[in-house]
Amino acid sequence: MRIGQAAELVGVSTRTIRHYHRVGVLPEPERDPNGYRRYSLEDVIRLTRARRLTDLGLSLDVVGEVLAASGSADLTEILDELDADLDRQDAAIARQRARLTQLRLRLDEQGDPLQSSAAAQLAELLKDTGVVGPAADLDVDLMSLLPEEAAAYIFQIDQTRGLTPERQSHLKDVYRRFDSIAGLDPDDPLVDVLADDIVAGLPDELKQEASRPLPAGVDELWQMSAPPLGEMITEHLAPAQVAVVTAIMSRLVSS
Amino acid sequence: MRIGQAAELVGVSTRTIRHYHRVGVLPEPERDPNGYRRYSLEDVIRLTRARRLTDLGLSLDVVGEVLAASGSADLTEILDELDADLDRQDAAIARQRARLTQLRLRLDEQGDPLQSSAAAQLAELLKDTGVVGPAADLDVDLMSLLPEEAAAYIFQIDQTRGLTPERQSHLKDVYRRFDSIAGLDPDDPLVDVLADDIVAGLPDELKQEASRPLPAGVDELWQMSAPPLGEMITEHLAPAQVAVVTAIMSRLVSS
DNA sequence: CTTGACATTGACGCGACGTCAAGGTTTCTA
DNA sequence: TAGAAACCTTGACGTCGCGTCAATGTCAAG
Repeated sequence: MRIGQAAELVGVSTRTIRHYHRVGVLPEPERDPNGYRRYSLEDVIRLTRARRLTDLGLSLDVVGEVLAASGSADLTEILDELDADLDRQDAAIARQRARLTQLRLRLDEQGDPLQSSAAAQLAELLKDTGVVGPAADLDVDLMSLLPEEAAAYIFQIDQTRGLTPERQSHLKDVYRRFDSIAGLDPDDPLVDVLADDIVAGLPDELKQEASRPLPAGVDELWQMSAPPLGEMITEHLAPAQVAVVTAIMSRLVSS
Repeated sequence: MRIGQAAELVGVSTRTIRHYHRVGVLPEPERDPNGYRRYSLEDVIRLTRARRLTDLGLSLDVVGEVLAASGSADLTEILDELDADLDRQDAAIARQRARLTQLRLRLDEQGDPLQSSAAAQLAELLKDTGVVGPAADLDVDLMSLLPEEAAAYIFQIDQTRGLTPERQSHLKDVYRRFDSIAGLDPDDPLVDVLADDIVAGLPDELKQEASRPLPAGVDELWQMSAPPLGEMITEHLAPAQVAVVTAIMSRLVSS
């Protein structure tokens, strides 16, 4: 029997059989005078057994060991491992399904399903509040960069303390003014005026929030992402706008 | 922002980001004068979106297309495909579980779980009938080589027509005689005698079965596996035994 | 000035084979 | 009996999503 016949009989490719020979899963059979491999009944039986094992999902290394030992003692362990593997795969598929359904939900509810939900919610909230413009867009972009957990935490604060309906007119005002000072000089007196107005307009709870420590998990994420994000933010802001932000930060810290 | 910071922020390795650049999933960002990649807010957002897609199990090719098109039109299709994929994986896992449980059963019931069940059943049936010896072993080996479906079909015939309890003494006799003529000359008169006795001992139903066409699926398998198997069988038999087999075949065909 | 933490490109590795490529052998057919 | 078709041989590269050196350059801090 030659390799092609053995392959067809067992239902594998000739390449597969030769591969098994090279990696040592199966011994090389004897050769005909012309160099062709000649497969005996025992060879084909070995091949069949090897296939049964690979079909179970065993790696070729393991198949080689099992065929060599041929002791069914450790086979029970292997079966247990395979079962555990299947459990893990099931769990992975379930998680995957959950993400898919969530993505479908986002696809229906928000325009861009690749945004994080916190970012999408913030975008909607800002639009509902009537706040539009580059600064608002930047806020959304930043929110979409934060890991889900941190974004959710921050959005929850935004929602309950910052972007409330009764502050609508004030918010629209300061966002608009922030956008409009882009062309000014960083030393312009309007910078300090705007910073004062923004800080004055913050609810007391939010000011306290700023001086309070962050929750443990969020804090680590913040420590990590704050410096590079800060750099990138200043790239997207005009010098006067950067001055406003730093002025606000210093006022909040010193208060 | 440099590559390490972007990587840490998004939660991937720098190697991953560079890989995305090389395969074109993400565009190469601008470089600092020293050659370092400089990542802007938009770059990091693109990276975040790419990760969300790869986390869904999309290949990098697909991720590249989706990010390039960014049209959510075809995203629905992709989600459907992913769902279908998950279904297929679920089905595969279920099949795998079935095979595993069956293997466990075999491990408990029969000694060698890597044999096909038809071969194991045949081995048991032969042993129960009291038939032992090289010829019986060869029969089991051959059965274990056939694909499951063909083996099951043939074993069912064996069981109902050939290896029945009332024929026990006859079976033990002919198997023993078959083994014993191994040393004889192929022209020995005992060859014809044994062939006659075997054919005479076959139940009528089995003789008719031999001249009847095989079921469609089994027939194809047989057409394919018969010639090489025949070769291998003759290798395992003495010339006199081969003569017996061919004599039997010719008698069955001519009858 | 050294040390250490970053960056760069390039190349190999993994797992189980698929897929040529370039040649020799056997088998079928005209 | 020739030639084509179908087999066989070894060898090497491709797949997929990166991990992991390797050799070298850049930059901030002690």
